[in-house]
Order: sequence, then C-alpha cells, then structure tokens
Amino acid sequence: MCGRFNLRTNPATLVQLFLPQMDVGDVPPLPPRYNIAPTQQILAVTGDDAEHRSLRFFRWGLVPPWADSLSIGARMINARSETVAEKRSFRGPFASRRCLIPASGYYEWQASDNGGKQPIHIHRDDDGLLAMAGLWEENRKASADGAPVFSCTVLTTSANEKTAPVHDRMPVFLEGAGVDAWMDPDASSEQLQDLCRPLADERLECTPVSPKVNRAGYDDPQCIVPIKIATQRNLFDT
DNA sequence: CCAGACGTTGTT
DNA sequence: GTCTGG
DNA sequence: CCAGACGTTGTT
DNA sequence: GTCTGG
Repeated sequence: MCGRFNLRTNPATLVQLFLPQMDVGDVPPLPPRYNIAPTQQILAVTGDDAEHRSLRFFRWGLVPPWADSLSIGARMINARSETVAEKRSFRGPFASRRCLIPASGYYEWQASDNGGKQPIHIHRDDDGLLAMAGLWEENRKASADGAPVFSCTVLTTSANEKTAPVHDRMPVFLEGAGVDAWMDPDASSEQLQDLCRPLADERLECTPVSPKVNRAGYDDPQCIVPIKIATQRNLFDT
C-alpha cells in the first residue's frame, strides 16, 4: 500500500514530465518533503490532456461528498485498483476525477519475526520522479468553516518481485504513454484498469531507513538515509 | 419501506 | 448521494 | 502508514 | 482495543 511518501524534486522536472504546457516560472517553489503523511495537503496534477494540466493541492484521504466529517478521509488514503470501478465512494472519481500524484519514493513497514517493524524506503533505481495514480473528490459538508474540501486517494495494486518481500501491495505508478492514458477523460474503464499494473521489477529499489520516519512530524533528509540492519545472523557472527 | 454503510490494511 | 441489509 | 489519545466535573 | 490526528 502507500501510507507515507516523499517528494524531492524541482519545478523544472515536474513540468518536464507532467506539465509540458506550463511555464516553469508559474510553478511555486517545491521545498523537499521527506515524510508526507495522510491528512496533509499534497500536490497532484489534474487536467484532461497534456495541454490543459494544472498543479493543485489536495488533502490526502478522500472525503466523499456525503461525509460531514474530515475524519472519514483517514480511512480512504488508498483505493484498490481491482475494485475502484464499483465502490460507491470511488467510482465517481474513477470515472471523471483522476489525477497524478508525484512522488520520489514511498515507505513500507516490513514486519519482522520479533514483532517489530522496519521502515523501508522504496524508490527508483535512479531516484527519478514517479507518478502515482490518484483520484480526487470535492466535499461541501465536512469542513468547519463550510469551505469546499478537495481531497485525494492513491490507487494500489499487487506488489512486484522487488517489493513483494516487503509488502504484498504497492501504489499504481504510471509511466510513458500510461500517464496521458490515465488522464484521458474518454478512457474506458477497461483501458484504465489495464494501466493499474505493478511497476516493472527492475525500476525500484528497497532501502531500509531509520525508524525516525515513523513519526509523521519528522520531515527530514534523515528519512531516506540508508541504514545497516543488525540481522540475527550477523549478531551471532560477530 | 427505513437504517446504516460507504474503505484499506494487517492481524487474529 | 447511492447502495445494501433487514 | 504510525503515534497518541481515549473523559467529565469543578475549580483555579 | 479503537479512533483521531498528522
């Protein structure tokens, strides 16, 4: 799944990959984020085609139009791609409110024998920018001040060979022609479903990182620094 | 008809 | 809002 | 996803 | 244990 991620890029890269018609100067500065958590405002790319894209903030955790509390969104941070066309809260957004959520990497917590959890940073082998498949929604009942709330969710699919040892689910990542295909308003449900496959095995690397990343408020470069793991074996060997 | 859910993950 | 369960 | 709270009354 | 907040 995807319950925490990072975004370490600059406006030029973002524009080059996902917003070709946008002037780099019109993109706000992008301070690097190392620990992005649910309920926070996250950047997403919307717009039907490459000529009409925009970059907007959404609350992470989809809040359906009927919800009268933002807390509903905390349990809607992901949507299973296999069932997204049928689920009541997701099928509307799936049909007409798809988006791209840029990410440089995401985190999984690998369960260990002793009951502990080791955080793993999963990122491209070249550390390049990724695009997660997302859906967005608008709600006019949930905010305290009555202002409309725009929120989003990240689609998931089965893990690939690289990530399966860590966790059995992963975000849907779009690449190449899949990016425009995902954003095409005329795409059929079947075509969209076809895009929701695990990323090619060779693209991703899994790197153990410090449990400092556990704390959502710890937004620091330390979150992605690789660490050595003291395994059962090397504890006895040394 | 009305009431109640509407979601995913991991764990038991 | 819309669907499922009773 | 993980961390941290989880409650009310009366008094200051 | 379960929910809320980040």
